[in-house]
Formats: sequence, C-alpha cells, structure tokens
Amino acid sequence: MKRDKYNENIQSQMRKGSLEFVMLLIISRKPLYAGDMLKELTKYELIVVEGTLYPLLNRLKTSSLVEYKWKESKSGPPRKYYTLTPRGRKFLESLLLSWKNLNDSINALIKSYEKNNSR
Amino acid sequence: MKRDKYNENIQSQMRKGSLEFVMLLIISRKPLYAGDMLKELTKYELIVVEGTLYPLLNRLKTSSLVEYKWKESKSGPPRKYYTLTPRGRKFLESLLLSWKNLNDSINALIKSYEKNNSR
DNA sequence: ATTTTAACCTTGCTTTACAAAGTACTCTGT
DNA sequence: ACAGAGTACTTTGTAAAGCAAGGTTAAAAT
Repeated sequence: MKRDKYNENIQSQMRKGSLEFVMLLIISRKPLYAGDMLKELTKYELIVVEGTLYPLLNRLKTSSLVEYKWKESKSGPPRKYYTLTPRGRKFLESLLLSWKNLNDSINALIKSYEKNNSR
Repeated sequence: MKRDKYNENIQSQMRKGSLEFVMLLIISRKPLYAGDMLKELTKYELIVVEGTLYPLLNRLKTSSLVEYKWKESKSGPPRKYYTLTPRGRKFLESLLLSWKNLNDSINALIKSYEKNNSR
C-alpha cells in the first residue's frame, strides 16, 4: 500500500537534499575514505548506503568540490581518501548560510505550531 | 556545464525531503488552500511552485494525512481548504522528533567544523 | 590455488521537484 | 450575452537522485 511508505525511513526522507551538505561537512574535518564516512554518518544517525554514497562522491568530484588521493590499506585494496578543494570550502560556507536560513524558518514554524498546541 | 547546477537553488535543494514536514506544519495551524500556502511559504523564504505543491497535496491526501473541503471564493472558482486528519497529526508529531534529531546531528557537525576553523 | 574480505562501481527502479501547458470556473466591461 | 482577464486546480514530460542488488578488482587468509 502506497500510504505506508510515508512512515518508512522518515529520517531518511528528511535528510534528502541535505546530504551533500553533511558530506562536505564531514570531509572538511579530515581526509577519509568511504568506509570511514559510513561509520561517521552512522555515529550521527544519518544512515547512508553504498549505492548512495559512491555516486554522490563522484558527483562532488566531477563538480570539483572534492578531490582524492589513493592510499594503501593494511587490510585490503587501496582506498580513496577525500579532501575538500578550495572551491569545496567556499561552497560549504554558502551551504552553511542556507542551512541556517532553512533552520530558522522551520524553527519559527515549529514554535508557531507548539504555541497553537499549547505545550 | 554540469558543475554550475550545484550552485543553483541551493536552498531549494536543502529543502527537499523536508517539504512534507513543512507543509504539514503549515496546514496544522489553520485550514488554508494552495494560494494561502504559497504566500505562507514565501513569507518563510521557502519557495515552492504550483507544479510541486499540487502533486504533493494530492500525495498527502492519498496517504490520508490531510483532507479538504470545497469553499466558495469571492473572486474566482471554489477552493480546496486543507486540514490535517488525526493520522496526519500523529505523523506530524513523529516528523517533529525526526527533525529535532537531524537538527542535533547537523548542528553537532557544524560545531565540530567551526572549531576546526577556529571561529 | 582457492576462498574470503574489503573497496569501489554500475544498473535498474522509483520517487519527486519543476516547468509548461491545459482545464475550468468567476467576474467585469462592453 | 459574450469576450477577456484572473484565479484555482490538474496534467504531462523531464531530469535528478536515493537505494537495492549485483559486479569488478585487489589484497589477505586458509
């Protein structure tokens, strides 16, 4: 039933569109590879899967927002360690502003909602 | 050039996935029709266009989260005034929790970013 | 050598935001 | 009465992107 899909992966749905932002934030802190990112995202309860992550990383690469260097691993094939480009840093700064605006708007709406429901 | 699309409609992209949430919030406050919603959303700087809004309202309707009543207008054809169903109210409550979680996660990441960039 | 594990990639499906064009109803001016 | 303007809602086509599932390659373990 189509209706039920609305209750599945609520958090996942809400994260859509903010994903790039979160990814750039994580990459900005230190060079890491996809496996690290998945762990990091899980820590923040932002579940992302491989099929989402790799194409996203490639889009960011194509857009010159990130770059990577191959590094050998002790336990398997080499890894791509990602960092932000200068362009990526600039873009992240603008996303920070957008996020704060969106955040303010939604919080204003929530306040108005909570007042109406007197809690 | 594909790269440039990343800079267009940043805010629009970030809003994706939170749209249902915002719509339910707005509808929860008082019955309104699509025209009112567009004005309301503009007020909060969350731009949405007709081609997005109407299909979304129909999805919410199909999912039994909202319902509407026809009302005559003084200046044109009748309007659909939307309200939340009980199911819609419950769903909105769960979205509120999800939003707060996502918000906390991202704000934690932002703090960590700002510390690294010592500002 | 073969199997397992790790890392990265690709394909197909589905959803959905948006632009643009379409339908339908009401009011106004002539 | 009817043409045109304005308002409200709908539909169609396109493109983007998340995800599941399957694929490829490389190193390590047995």
